[in-house]
Amino acid sequence: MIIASWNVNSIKMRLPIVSEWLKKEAPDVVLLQELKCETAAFPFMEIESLGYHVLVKGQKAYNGVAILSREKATLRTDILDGDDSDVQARYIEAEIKDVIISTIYLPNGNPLDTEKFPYKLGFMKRLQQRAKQLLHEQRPVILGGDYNVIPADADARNPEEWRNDALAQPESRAHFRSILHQGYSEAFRTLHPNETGAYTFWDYQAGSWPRDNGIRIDHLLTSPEATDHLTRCWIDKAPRGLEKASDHTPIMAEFSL
DNA sequence: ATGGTTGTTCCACAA
Repeated sequence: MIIASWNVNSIKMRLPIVSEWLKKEAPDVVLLQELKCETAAFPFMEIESLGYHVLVKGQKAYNGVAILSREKATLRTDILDGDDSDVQARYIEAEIKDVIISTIYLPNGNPLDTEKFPYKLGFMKRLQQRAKQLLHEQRPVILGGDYNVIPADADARNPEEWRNDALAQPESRAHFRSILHQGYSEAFRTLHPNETGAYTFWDYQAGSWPRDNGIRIDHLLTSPEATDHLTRCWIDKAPRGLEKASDHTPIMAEFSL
């Protein structure tokens, strides 16, 4: 099973790139974030015609997540427990062939001195609790998405540029590690412990892509039962170099499942 | 230090 996660920054603007990429790479499962469209506006026909089943949680203008899968997925929930006041479309959890798979669009959290940063940390606390519950099922679990967390300075080309940013705050990193410490592994670092220069996001501004000024913020977290079957993990940089690219590029992993 | 970009929406906000 090959699974990919990609923040597409508007599925409407990215449909040509996403469609061509699905035809070429043909992953079994694709986790999408930042659809920026309501559920009814998702391009179901185009994606389904490429051989994918679709689960969507959309929202007007912002956020929005989806799970595409060659095998039909069973929806478990499209809400992250723990805050009834949270109406943002950032989470879908499903089952595909006895594997539990979630797509996550974790809040950015900037600016730091607004309510956005505590919202980010609260969301991470809720995700930690959900992740713990899923461990109890003792099944393969893959929690993938745009975590909006630079786990360590080695995951940024210019760490100093991110020192006052929500993506690199010690609290953000501590919450991320708390999820891992319950028993999850981060797929890319598990297989590439010392690799530097591996990024999944390059800002549109200031020539970040041509200068390779990137950060690694899209992650695939795996339960022990999934980690046992992890065979490959890689970043497909090609889509970031295309015309009308998203500012993120896909992170991918293969499992002997 | 500043300015630099993209997408959705409504004349700003989010990233």
